Amino acid sequence: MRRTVRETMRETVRSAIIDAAEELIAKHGLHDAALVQIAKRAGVAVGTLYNYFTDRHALIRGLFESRRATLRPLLLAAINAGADLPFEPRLCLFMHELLAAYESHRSFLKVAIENEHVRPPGSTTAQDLLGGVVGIIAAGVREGAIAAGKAELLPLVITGALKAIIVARLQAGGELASDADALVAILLDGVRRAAP
Amino acid sequence: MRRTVRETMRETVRSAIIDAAEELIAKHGLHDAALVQIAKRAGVAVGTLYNYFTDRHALIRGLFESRRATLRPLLLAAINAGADLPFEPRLCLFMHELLAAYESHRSFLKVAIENEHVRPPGSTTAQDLLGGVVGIIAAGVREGAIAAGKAELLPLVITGALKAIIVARLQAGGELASDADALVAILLDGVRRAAP
Amino acid sequence: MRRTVRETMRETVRSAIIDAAEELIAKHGLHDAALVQIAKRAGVAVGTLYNYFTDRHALIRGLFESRRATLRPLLLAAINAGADLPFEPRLCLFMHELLAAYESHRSFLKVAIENEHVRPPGSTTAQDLLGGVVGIIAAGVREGAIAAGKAELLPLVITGALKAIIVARLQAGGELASDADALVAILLDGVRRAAP
Amino acid sequence: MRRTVRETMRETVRSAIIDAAEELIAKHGLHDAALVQIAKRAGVAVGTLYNYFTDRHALIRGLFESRRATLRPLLLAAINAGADLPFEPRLCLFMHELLAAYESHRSFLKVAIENEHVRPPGSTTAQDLLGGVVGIIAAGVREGAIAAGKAELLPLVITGALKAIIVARLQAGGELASDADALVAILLDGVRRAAP
DNA sequence: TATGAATGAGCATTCATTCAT
DNA sequence: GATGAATGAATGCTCATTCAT
Repeated sequence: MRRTVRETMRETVRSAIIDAAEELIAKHGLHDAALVQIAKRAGVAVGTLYNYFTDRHALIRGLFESRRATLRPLLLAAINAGADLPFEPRLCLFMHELLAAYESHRSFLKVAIENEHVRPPGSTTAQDLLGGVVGIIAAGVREGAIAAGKAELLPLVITGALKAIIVARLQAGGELASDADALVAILLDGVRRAAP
Repeated sequence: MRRTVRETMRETVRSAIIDAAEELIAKHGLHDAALVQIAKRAGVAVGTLYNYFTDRHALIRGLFESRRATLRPLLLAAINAGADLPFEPRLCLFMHELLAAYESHRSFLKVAIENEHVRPPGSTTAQDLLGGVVGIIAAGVREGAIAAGKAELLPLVITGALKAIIVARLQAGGELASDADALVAILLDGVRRAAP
Repeated sequence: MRRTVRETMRETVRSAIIDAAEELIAKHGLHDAALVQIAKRAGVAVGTLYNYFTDRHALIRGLFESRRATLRPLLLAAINAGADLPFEPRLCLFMHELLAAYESHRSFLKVAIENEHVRPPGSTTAQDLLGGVVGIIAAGVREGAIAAGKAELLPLVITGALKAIIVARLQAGGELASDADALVAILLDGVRRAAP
Repeated sequence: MRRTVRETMRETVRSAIIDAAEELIAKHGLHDAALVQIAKRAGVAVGTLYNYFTDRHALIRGLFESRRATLRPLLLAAINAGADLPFEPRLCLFMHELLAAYESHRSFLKVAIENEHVRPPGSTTAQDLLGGVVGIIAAGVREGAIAAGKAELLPLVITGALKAIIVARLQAGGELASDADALVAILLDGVRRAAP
């Protein structure tokens, strides 16, 4: 069990480093978060960073992978939550669960959204989200709940709108999920006032 | 008039610098576009940059302000284009005109979107867009075209969706405006299949 | 006797460390042989090195002293081997014995020659060699076998030539002693073709 | 001519940097000569080094190439000096001229000899020397001045002895050329006392 | 004693900024 | 005004050394 103790400590330090990186990147930006600062905030020396990550790039990757490892299961849970529901309530449930899950990762959301374009494609949280949305919409299509020709653009619209809402909430404060229902309403029925 | 000639030349150089900056930032990212490279691409020496901008930050600001000065009138034109039309055709026209205007600024769009968070709020192209959309929606509300309670979130949804669509087109190629109609359709009527 | 067992083990580990150091310094150079690597190759942890040597410098010193302790007796043996022979056969025998002894320390020879200048004077293998050569030549002088005025420079010439030959053999392969006879022939009789 | 002035200054600075590097490497060793120190000694800032050399390695290379460019012509001159003389006086003249030329590069000799093994083969001062000696000996062989079978080892013996003599003089002081005649005497006639 | 993670001084390198020409 | 070499603070990274376990 000695082995386990050491590993636990290693995991603790690794975690502290990643948290510090997230915090400083959120505050100063990806490039302006210096390793010395990250180390200091994590309560370790610079050299220690290199006992956990081979270089700066690996540390950043570590941060993103760590958060992704946390968020993906939550995303999957949100997707599956209403798997047996019809499209409308399922989409609604999905958004609530998703944003609730995101709620406790505000700092990372900032980092992830601000640096989307820097990250290599294929393994990002944003793409996980897109994939999830695509799946739910596909189900909606199979179910016949979605109007013809609108399914294609929908994923982009949903994720784009979500990102905009998240960014707005991140800046202005307030729960991420506040606007979930309104968003779903717009998406499903549009904004056109029903003819009287 | 000698003065004017000189000023014209100044403006030409200034423009070359800004173009070079845009190009290199689009290619390498905001931070990795070094001033020496920008100068070289602009056909001047590094020192010359400092005759046009007080420092790096001012040059970046110059780039954004210059493009904003170009894009704002186009945005306003897009807004006013259908000022006397009812909401639906107006929104549709607006998007087409907007995306047509953006079409010739792909490089800057990339720069602007990737660095949204770096810019101080209050004077960005993104906020100009948001403001324009808000205006059009307000008109729609006054007109009674928009369902109650949906107007508030709509601007965020529209701009978010637009950004997502633009990014996708920037990467994948194709005209920015391709999806304008589909987007409007979703926004106005939603994706729900009409009951038979 | 427990004490002796423990000391034996200590000596074994010390030896392993020194061997590892020699190996890695020979391969990567004095500076680029990192202590972590040496420890790993020796099969111990870094910290353990410091139980055997006070610091890096002491470890290096240990390596050189250890090899010197091995080589000096062999050198002395080579010197004494022909102590009762006349100068010429003695010199010849000396070189053969010397190079035969060196043969099994190629790795160390590389290290020693490449780092001659780093070592403090007075206790190096190179100086042991020089001393031995000086002694043999002194005997040759006493014996009247050496032409007047040539004895002074001779040690430098012999050791210099030996080093050059050793380096060449180290690189190209082949037995170190291959050229011993030819060297002696040159040294004793010169290269001038005898007048017909 | 403005161009020439600037180039002259560039050359001056480049030279100062190389001199400083030589000096500090001679004093502290190749690895322990830090770029900051070299810059300080050269009277420039660290960054300036990078206006002249792409990196540390290039600076070192620059040092060796610069000195080689100076020494090679001198070596060739020494080789050709007695090109029409018979072997013996030619060898003697060669050594005197060579060591006279080396005399004003003591610092570099130290650097070159101490770091012979670090340098890539094919373009070193040491190899220039070896090549020159090989040429002279080949001439001696053609001339019939050298005893059969001794020509092969001779270059190694000569350069080895020269290096040893140079190192000794570098440490002890005194003219490098002091021992030239004695060395030639040994090489040509050997040290054996002529039979009475 | 052995271990190996933690430490931090030291180094090479970059780049925005300055200024003599 | 234009030039581009000089500047030096700041950064990422290495590695000998220490020390809690």
